[in-house]
Amino acid sequence: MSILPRDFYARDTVIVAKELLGKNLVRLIDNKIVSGVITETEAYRYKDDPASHAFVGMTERNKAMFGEVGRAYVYFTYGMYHCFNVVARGHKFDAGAVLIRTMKPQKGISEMMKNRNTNKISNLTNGPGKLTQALQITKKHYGVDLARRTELYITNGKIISAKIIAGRRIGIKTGIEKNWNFKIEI
DNA sequence: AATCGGATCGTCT
DNA sequence: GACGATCCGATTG
Repeated sequence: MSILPRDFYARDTVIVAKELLGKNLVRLIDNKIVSGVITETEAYRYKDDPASHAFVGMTERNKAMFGEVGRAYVYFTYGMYHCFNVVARGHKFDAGAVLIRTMKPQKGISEMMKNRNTNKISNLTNGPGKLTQALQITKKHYGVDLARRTELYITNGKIISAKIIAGRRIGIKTGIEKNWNFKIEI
């Protein structure tokens, strides 16, 4: 499997969000591969998107969204969970990221079960907080380069011919008219 | 099946 | 000082 090149992320955030569906998210934990196929994403852009963390301008938390594309933007929320995003934007915007909400587990399932404290595969990575828990993604991965083969990266999946379902983004109060939540059923 | 409240703390005003 | 780009278990219908 080849790693997605930086160019992949240097396009409009909404396009990248759609195209990340079906790709493999790979995490190395103690030299063991833990991975899955991305099945749901959300695009968060910049000045045209009041729901985006970047909307208010650059802060200590969101500065990764303004940084190099192809890197991780991880933030802590609700006092207990982390959310994992990939920085992506086209030339029209100075900030943007794609939230990875869900994936279908492939490798390292027992490791994920341990991290999530459940043996139900369907409950391992079916939500943004669950996914980071299963993959042990925390703020220490803030800014990690996903376009290089390190402990967290994204590769081309098999060609998946699945219909992309667009809908409203979850858990936000503004910008709800934008259908920037994308998923596939595989 | 749908709804509700509690957990818990970093981040921003 | 208030509030989440959430999850879970309990309760209700």
